[in-house]
Amino acid sequence: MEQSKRSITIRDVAKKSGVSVSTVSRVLNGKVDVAKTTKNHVLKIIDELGYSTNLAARSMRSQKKNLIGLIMPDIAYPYAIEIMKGVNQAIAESEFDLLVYTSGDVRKRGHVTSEQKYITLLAKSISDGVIVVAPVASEYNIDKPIVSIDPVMSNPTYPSVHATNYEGSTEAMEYLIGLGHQRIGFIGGRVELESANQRLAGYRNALEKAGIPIDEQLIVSGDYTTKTGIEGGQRLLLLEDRPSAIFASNDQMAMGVYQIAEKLDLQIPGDFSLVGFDNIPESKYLGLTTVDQFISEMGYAATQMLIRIINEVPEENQTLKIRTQLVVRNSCRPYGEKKN
Amino acid sequence: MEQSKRSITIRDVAKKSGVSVSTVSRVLNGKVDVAKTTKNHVLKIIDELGYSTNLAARSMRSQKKNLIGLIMPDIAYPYAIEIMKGVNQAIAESEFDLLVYTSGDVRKRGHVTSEQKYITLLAKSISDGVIVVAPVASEYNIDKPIVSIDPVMSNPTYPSVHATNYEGSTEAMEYLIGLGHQRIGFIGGRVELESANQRLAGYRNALEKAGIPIDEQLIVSGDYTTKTGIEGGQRLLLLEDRPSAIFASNDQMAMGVYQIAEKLDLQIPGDFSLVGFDNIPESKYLGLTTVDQFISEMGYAATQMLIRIINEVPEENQTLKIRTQLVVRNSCRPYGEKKN
DNA sequence: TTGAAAGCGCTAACAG
DNA sequence: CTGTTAGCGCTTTCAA
Repeated sequence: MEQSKRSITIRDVAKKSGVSVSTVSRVLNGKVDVAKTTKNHVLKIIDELGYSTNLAARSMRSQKKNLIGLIMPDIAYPYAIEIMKGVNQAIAESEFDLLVYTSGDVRKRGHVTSEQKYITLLAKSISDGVIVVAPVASEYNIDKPIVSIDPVMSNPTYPSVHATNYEGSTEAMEYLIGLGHQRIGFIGGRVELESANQRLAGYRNALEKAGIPIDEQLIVSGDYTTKTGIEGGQRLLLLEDRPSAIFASNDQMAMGVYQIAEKLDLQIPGDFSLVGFDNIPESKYLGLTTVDQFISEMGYAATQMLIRIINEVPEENQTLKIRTQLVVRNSCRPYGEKKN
Repeated sequence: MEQSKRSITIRDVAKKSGVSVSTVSRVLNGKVDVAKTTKNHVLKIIDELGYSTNLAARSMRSQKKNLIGLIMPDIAYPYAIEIMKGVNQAIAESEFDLLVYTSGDVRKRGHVTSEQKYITLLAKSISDGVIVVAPVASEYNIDKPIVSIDPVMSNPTYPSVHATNYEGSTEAMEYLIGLGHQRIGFIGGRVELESANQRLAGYRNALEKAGIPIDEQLIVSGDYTTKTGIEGGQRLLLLEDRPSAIFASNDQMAMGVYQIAEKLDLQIPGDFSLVGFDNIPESKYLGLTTVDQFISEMGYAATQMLIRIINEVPEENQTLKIRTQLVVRNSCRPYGEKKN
């Protein structure tokens, strides 16, 4: 791609105002040791030329950028959006601006291994610190603070915000068991995810504690998408001995189960009960019983944590846990009622 | 903020592998003219050192960055999210990555005038082109392609994607008028927004065309938030001579009207009809009749447009119009039915 | 108060 | 195939 007109640089400004580049730089950075006359003149030229700093160049030289990077594999799914809402709020309250980086699709990054590196890089080059969502790498040799949300490792070496996946899952199961359910289906996430394993662990332990034998047939796995929720739900609901309840380990999948139940003409509750996890707005409208994951809280907390670290330079290698909470909502329409 | 350990640079890699920096650079950029042995060796060192490119530096030298910038005033409201979904999808299908820039809150940028400049700047420095959502400035002296979505100006000098606000608004009004309504309330957006004015124009013209006198009392203004929807709705619904229908010029505000209607114990439809604009997912669950604005389509289209411009370097100063469409949905629950 | 000059980390000719 | 040499646009000493 050819660029006909070159950007106007600090040099152009210097030339036109008849001063040196260093002087212009000083004006630009509000240094005190510039004569008022010179300053005003340069400012005028800057305005005339419509000059604006090249951040890339600047950030190569100076330290503080007032910029925080948020790195996400994908930006369009509900979980990501909730995180961003939280981060966004913390950013709005701060003196920092936000740069969200994404490759648009989880799958795209799989190809190039260096992608991971590349991504981190970018943020590190031009920001004061980064927030990484669900990172897979455990090591980031970065010279900037980094806070992660829901990392794959349960004990990363950098500060992180974790959801209480295990506790939440346990709570959800206790709720269902309390309702009298004995056969409870589980739809899990990908095994690479720490969160998925913890949720599954909560499922297993709750059953064990209740003295209910575990039927491996009732455990199916998905990948936190509605699609796999539909598949998993179908598989469970078409079993000879259908479970009387399903615990979908995230809301997206719960919505999938919801859809397939409609198609199979099954009532919720009635034919079976359904509980989701990771409350997202849509599920509210479907009246799903859900474990509230305070997703946006995590974004908010992580951002504040990062800002504190940036500003106060402490060795804050802490871990923050955001509690889950079982929220039982009334449905906005009777479960299973047909749309027409 | 002190940075104790310096980042490892291409120089460190070069030194440790006993080659020159240029060779390392070649390896990094996948040039062909590097001996396989050297290449592997360098790669190994890179890995050992955990080196990663400093993008700021790189982008200063080379042209193509495979990075597109998206500039948004705020990132957390539904409209923004829909746009991002569209952009995200186009990005996922492309060879580009995405960098979303935001200051987190519309209000924050108001303060500094240079903010606008600063923002644009950033994207321009490190990306191949930018997409700007609802820009207020008409001029961006930028040397990179820029595509805007829903700009304030109706005829900006750069490529842009517009919604057919006027047409959509007209359609919505014709729908309501077709239902027999004579007194139709309107809740508008901020007058600075071109979109708001066009929607209002659609409202006025449709009434005029139908020979219905315009009652200025029925026109209230908001700012596209649920809050002002509530206020506007309240104002309209508490009028002596209540309108029989309300056209809220975006869905957020329609949801506000919906809420206040519930509080006032009014049925929709029954006591009055309600039409929204800019379909967002939530409204679907509330069963709102809505003018579908294909918000995410706009993001998608803008991104594709930008990519085409970047790759093919045409003087594509076109304007693209995304059509609105009136979507009448069945309610997911009978209007006005009480939640309990 | 200002300018000259030295780099930041990187890529891109140009020689070898 | 590889090293040397220039810079990219900016900030920052160090002198003047």
